[in-house]
Amino acid sequence: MSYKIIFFGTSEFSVPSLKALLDDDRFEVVAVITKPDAPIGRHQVVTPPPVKVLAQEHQVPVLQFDKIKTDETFEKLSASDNRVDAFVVVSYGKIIPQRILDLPKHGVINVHGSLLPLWRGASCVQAAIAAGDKKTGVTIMQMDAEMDHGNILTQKEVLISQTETGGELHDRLAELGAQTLPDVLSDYLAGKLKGQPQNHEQATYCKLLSRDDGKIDWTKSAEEIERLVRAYHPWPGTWTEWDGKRVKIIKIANGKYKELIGEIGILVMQDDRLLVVCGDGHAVEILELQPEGKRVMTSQEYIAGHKLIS
RNA sequence: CGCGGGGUAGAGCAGUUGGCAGCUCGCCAGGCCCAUAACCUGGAGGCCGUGGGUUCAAGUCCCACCCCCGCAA
Repeated sequence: MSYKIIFFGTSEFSVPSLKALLDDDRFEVVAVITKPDAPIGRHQVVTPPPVKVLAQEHQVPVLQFDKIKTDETFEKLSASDNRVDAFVVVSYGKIIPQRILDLPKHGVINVHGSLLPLWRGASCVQAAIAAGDKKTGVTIMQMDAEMDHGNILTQKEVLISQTETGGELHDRLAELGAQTLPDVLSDYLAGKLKGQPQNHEQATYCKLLSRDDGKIDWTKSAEEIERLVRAYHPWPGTWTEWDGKRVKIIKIANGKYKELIGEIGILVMQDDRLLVVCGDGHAVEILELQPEGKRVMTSQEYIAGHKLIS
């Protein structure tokens, strides 16, 4: 007898968790709820969320709701053939109302990419790196109506390396969550595991990121800027403007910040290297960048083509 | 057809009003040096994205198409 589960998820972060449940005999995923297909990319091609693709490969029914707060959505989810043991929510992308959270017999379980109560919100992975945290992790919790606020079932920690990007950490945490989820969910549904309340006073929050958030504020310290570039790679990316053109900053040398006199935020070519003076009087060295309309290139490549001009 | 930038040597770029295709780096050879990624000399390497058109002459002007990228989502 396997537990019946409905899975809510949308982004890449949720894919490993869904896969883990699909591949585990203890669970039967009876439906997958995901956001509607959306126009994406340069040519606005309507594309299904990655979770939908995986679900369809496993012949699992997929439901996509424009709005989850409507009566219609509620009725579909409360239909008799959708009576399940639990909902599992991983990076779904929408706030789920209380009356839907109340539907499953044993509530709603969530996988979150931080050590709650730290970094509640949508950009927990980037936030941990940008803040210079030494460690982070995943939390598996009982969802309630407030964002990332519910009782904790278990947490797994990982160390953040000095060179780790947001993308790399994202993938590691997605896998860690997926590895942890099945056993925790099974124990919870069997009544062997109780949730523990979070220490709400220690909560920190992070917002949903957009590309504008990746604009570099060169008045910050060199160290903060290096962390931000690393945290925001590849999403939402970091950028600045030189000579009226947008330039993405892909990679900055870690841990080598020399004092340098010069105008803050202006590109300096020195000894075949690209330096930018930051707000604390130290310079970051840019290793990889991408001018508007061009491919990603190394600083050496950039210098080769711009030496004479400047 | 959502808006915009771009395709020229292995890489990054320049190429004026159409008139022999260049620069920086890299590569190869030689030289200098105790030595070198430094310096000097020489060299190789190009269907100028593809196809048409205008012209005595097209990287350059016109048309179509392909590909890459920034914004946007």
